[in-house]
Amino acid sequence: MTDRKTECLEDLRARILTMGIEPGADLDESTLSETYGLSRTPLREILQRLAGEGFVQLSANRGASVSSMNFAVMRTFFQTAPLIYSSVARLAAENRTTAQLDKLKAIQKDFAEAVGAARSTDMALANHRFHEQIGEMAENDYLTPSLRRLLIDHTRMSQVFYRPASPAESLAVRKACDQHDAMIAAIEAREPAVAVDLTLQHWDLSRDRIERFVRPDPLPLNVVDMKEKTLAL
Amino acid sequence: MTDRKTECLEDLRARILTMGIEPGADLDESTLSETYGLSRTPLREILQRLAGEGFVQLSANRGASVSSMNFAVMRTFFQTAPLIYSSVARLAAENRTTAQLDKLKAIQKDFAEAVGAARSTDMALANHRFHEQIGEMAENDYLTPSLRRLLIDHTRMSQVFYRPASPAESLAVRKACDQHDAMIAAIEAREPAVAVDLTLQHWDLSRDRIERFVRPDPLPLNVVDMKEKTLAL
DNA sequence: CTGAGCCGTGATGTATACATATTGTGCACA
DNA sequence: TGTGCACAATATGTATACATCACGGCTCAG
Repeated sequence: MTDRKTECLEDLRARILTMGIEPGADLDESTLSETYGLSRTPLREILQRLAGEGFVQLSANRGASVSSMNFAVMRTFFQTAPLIYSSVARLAAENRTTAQLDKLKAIQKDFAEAVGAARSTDMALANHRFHEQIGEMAENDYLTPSLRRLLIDHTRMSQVFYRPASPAESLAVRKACDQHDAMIAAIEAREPAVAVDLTLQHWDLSRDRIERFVRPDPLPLNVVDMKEKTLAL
Repeated sequence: MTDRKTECLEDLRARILTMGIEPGADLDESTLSETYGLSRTPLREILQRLAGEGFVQLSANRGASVSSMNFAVMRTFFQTAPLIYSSVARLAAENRTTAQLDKLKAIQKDFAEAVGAARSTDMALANHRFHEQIGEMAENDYLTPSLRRLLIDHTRMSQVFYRPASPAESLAVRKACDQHDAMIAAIEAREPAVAVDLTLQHWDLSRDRIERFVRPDPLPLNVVDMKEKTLAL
């Protein structure tokens, strides 16, 4: 596989994960092949691969489009994520090798740096790699594909629901970063139960962030500061 | 997508599932393209797709080979299958539509016929479709990929460990067929708990069959009928 | 004015020729 | 005789030209 091809593959993955290309967007083969300096043949293979990984959907004679995210999908996501995440965490704590752990630590270092610099796309991508790496450490080829699909949508949702301005948000992100450290420790100590527990806490934090966005705190009913207008809800 | 292309795709899937092409076997692009009357370009896309589905593995500049089944894989399989199978069964019982249920019944009819006629490959393929269909009914795009991968290896293992001669085996197969009927009933009645329970029983039956094959009943220690030779183990 | 059907345009799907990488064979040399 | 290098053979990877399909606009009849 040529350099340009892997570059294209990884760039498309990154652009989809960071919502640079929106869910449902059509991907034009000719345009993409020109953009990345590839001919259509290898580019089509990349799209096939991305389809296999769940990044895009292919329909016959109608090309590729970025996997969409409707409400049904989100509902399924929230239903499934805790099960897979915790199972994978358990296995990772049981099966991890030192080399894998080192890689995880390196990724977490990147993540922490991105958090420190408040670079949101870097944060998202590093966070993605972090959880993908835990998937690697589980050494379970049957769970990995489900995990990967969950992570794709999780990363995309986090991007959508990320509000850099909010102080509560940056607090949550720092907390998530700390949780990563605790997870690393549990995996390193080979304590599956702890790893599972931390993973579920991590999940709850993320879910709360998203939920808070979808259903924000209601506007104050006490409208003492608003003299003229009544606040109709 | 042309007829020949889907035909090729489905035929390759079937041949891999029924062990017509053995795990680890190399797949030659030129040979296959001649066999199916396709040029290499669409055939390569088929291989990419099969790779995405977990039927084959691709390595750069070294082509495709049928996914192998070593001991590590089998261990992982036994570890993971009950979790995914039961989760999927629960969701299927909750979410199934009538149309999906009808299709499941049709597949089960095929399966019962294959069992009656003792046609082992038809049995294996119909059984595969049966469980794939339950996956469809779960309506959960995150669990489906894991389920599909499990089913590929499950079907292949069952083929390996199937002994048509054995009376115990044909008994087990008929029992499995009955369990399918019970599972259909539970799903139709929308009883997730029952569906999960039946699924776990079904799993136990299948696992016992495989285990019995790997670790068969020991030869009789009482060698009264063997006058001359001692039975050295 | 409306709707149905035809055709043009632009996309995807396929075939083939060519480039490049891997592997095995054979020959030279230690 | 064994080792290692070079080259040939064969496979995979890429580019391009051609075939086919979907969709939108246009025409024309009602």
